[in-house]
Amino acid sequence: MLNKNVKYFTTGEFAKLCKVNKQTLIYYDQIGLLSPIMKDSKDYRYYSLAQYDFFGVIELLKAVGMSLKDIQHYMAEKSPENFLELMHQQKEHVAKKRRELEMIENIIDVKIKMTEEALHLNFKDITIEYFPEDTLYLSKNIENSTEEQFVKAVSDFIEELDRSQLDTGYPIGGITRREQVLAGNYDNYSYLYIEQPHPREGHPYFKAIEGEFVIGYHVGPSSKLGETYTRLFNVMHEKGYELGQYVYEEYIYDAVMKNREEEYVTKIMMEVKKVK
Amino acid sequence: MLNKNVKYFTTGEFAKLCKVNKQTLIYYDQIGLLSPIMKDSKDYRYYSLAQYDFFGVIELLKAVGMSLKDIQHYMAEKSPENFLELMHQQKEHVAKKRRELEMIENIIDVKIKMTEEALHLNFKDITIEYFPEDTLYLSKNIENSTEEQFVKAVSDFIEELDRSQLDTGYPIGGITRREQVLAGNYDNYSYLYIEQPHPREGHPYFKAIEGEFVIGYHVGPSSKLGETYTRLFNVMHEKGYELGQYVYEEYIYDAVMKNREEEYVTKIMMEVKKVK
DNA sequence: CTAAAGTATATAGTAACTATATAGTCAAGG
DNA sequence: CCTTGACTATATAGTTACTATATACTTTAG
Repeated sequence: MLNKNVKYFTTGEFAKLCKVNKQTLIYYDQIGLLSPIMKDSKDYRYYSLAQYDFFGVIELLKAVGMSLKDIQHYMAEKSPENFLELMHQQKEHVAKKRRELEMIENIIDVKIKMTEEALHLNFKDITIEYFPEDTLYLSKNIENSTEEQFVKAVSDFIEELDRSQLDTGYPIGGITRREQVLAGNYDNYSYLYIEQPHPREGHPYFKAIEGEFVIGYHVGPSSKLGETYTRLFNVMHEKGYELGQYVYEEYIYDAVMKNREEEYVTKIMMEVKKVK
Repeated sequence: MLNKNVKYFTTGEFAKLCKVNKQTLIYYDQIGLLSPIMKDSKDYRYYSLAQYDFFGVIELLKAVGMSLKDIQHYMAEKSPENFLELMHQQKEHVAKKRRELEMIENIIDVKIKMTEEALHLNFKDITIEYFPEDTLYLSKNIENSTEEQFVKAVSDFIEELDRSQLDTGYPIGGITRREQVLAGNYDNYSYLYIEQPHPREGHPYFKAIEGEFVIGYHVGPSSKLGETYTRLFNVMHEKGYELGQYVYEEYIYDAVMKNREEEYVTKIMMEVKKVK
C-alpha cells in the first residue's frame, strides 16, 4: 500500500489505529490470524499499513458474524473467486440481520407506546371506550382443548409468529366467546391473538370489529377472574349495554411492572352493544 | 397471562418454545435471571406462559446488546419509568447498529464490484482509460513529511474516516504530485485519499478531475516502483500523451489475492493529457 | 416391566477476548 | 550515567454466555 517500505507501526500504535486492545493483536498473532509483518530481535512486533486493510477485512467478516476460526480458514485459501462467493453470501446474511434490527426498532416503539399507556392507568377504573377496527393474527381454534392440545397450539402459534415475523411486540392475548364468558368459563379461550398494526399480505388475518368496549383490569390470580368480570358486568348493565360476541384478555406486561408487585394484571376488553 | 393456572411447561417444552438450549434455561435459573414459577418435590422446573413474555423481554434486551448482568440489574428494579428510559436509550442504540449494518451492506457491494474488476485483470497490461469526475476524501497534506508526521497523518485520516463514517470499503490510496513523480520520488505522497461514491454534505471533498488516465499495475515491493513507472511513461509517450498533475496509487486488496502470491500489487493511475 | 425419553446436578470446555503479574527495553531529564 | 516512565514482551487466569458431557434419578410408552 502506502510507503510500505518506510514505516512500521508498533503494537500499541497499530492497536490504536485499529481501535482494539493491544492484547487482541497479540491474541490474533498467537492464533495465526494476523501476524505482524516483522518481528525484531527483541520480539517487538511491527505492522505495516497494508495490514490495516487486512485487519479491515477481518473486521468486516467478524461484523457479519463469522468466527475467527472460519475467517482463518477462509484466509488460508483466499482467492478472488472465494472472496466473491463469501461476499455474496454475507450480503444476504447482513440484509437479514438489518431487517431483524428494523423489527426490533418497531417492537421498541410498541413497548414504549404500551408502557406510556400503562403509566396513565388506574387498575381500578372501568371505562367504556370506542375502538376502531383492528387487525389480529389468530391461533387455530383452541376452545375446549385439552392441556396437551393447548400447549401444542401455543407452541404452533409462537412458532408461526417467529417464522413469519409476526411478533410485533404486542402481548399475546386470548379471545373468549360470549357463551363461555356467560357460563363463567373465563379461561376457555377460543383463540390466541396478537395485534398486527401493519398487516402484511398473504396471512389469514382476523379483523376485530370496531365498536364500543368495556375495559377493566383484573389484579391477581386468574382463579379470581370471576369477581372482576362481575364488576365489569355491573358497569356494563348500568350503562345500558349488553355483551357482544367476544371478550379479549391481555396480560399486562411483566417487565414493566414494579418489582414488588407479585400480582398478575390482566386487561379485559369486552365487546358490548347498546341494549335496544 | 393465559390459562396460567392451568398448564405449566417443562424445561424441555419451554426451551423449545423459546428456541434455546435447555441448559440455557437452567443457566438462567442458576444466575437468577429467569427462574421457573414453580419447582416440584423432584426439583423439576415448571414455567408459565407468562414467563414466555418475560423471556421475550430478556431476548429483546440481549438483542440490543445488554449483558445478562445488566439485564438482571434492570430486572431487580424494574418499573414502567425505568423501562421507558431503557427503551428510549435502546431505540437510539439499535438505530445506530442498523445504520452500521447498512454501511456494511454498502461496503460489501463495493468489495464485490472491486473483486469482479480484479478478476478480469491482467497485471501486465497497460491501458489508457477515460475516467469521469470522481469524489475523493483527502487526508491533510503529507508531502515531505517525516516518518512521525506520516504516521500521525495516517492515524488522523483513519480516525476521521471512522468518526465521520467515510469508510466506503474502497482502498486507501495515495496521491503524488507530478513534480515528485518526475523526480522519481514515487513514495512521497501529497495526500491519502479514499473514494466517496456517495458524498455527503459538510465535508471538504476533493474532486479528482475527469479525463484520461494511464493505468498499470506494479507487482512487487515499492522499492522497484521505478521500473513500472518507466514502462508506464513509455506507453504514455508512445501514445502521444504527457503527464498530468497527479498520480494515484492504490494497493490491490490483499484479502482477495491468491494466498501463495506473496507480492504486493499496486495499481497506478496517472493523469495524462494529449501533447499539443 | 423394561427401554426410551425425559428430568436433575456437577463439571469442564468453548470463543474471543480482557486483565494481571512479571520482566525486559528504550528515550528523556537530571 | 542513572533513573524514571512509558513502552514492549510472555504467561497465566478470569470473563461472558453459553454448550457439552457424565452420572443419576423419574416418567412414560409399549
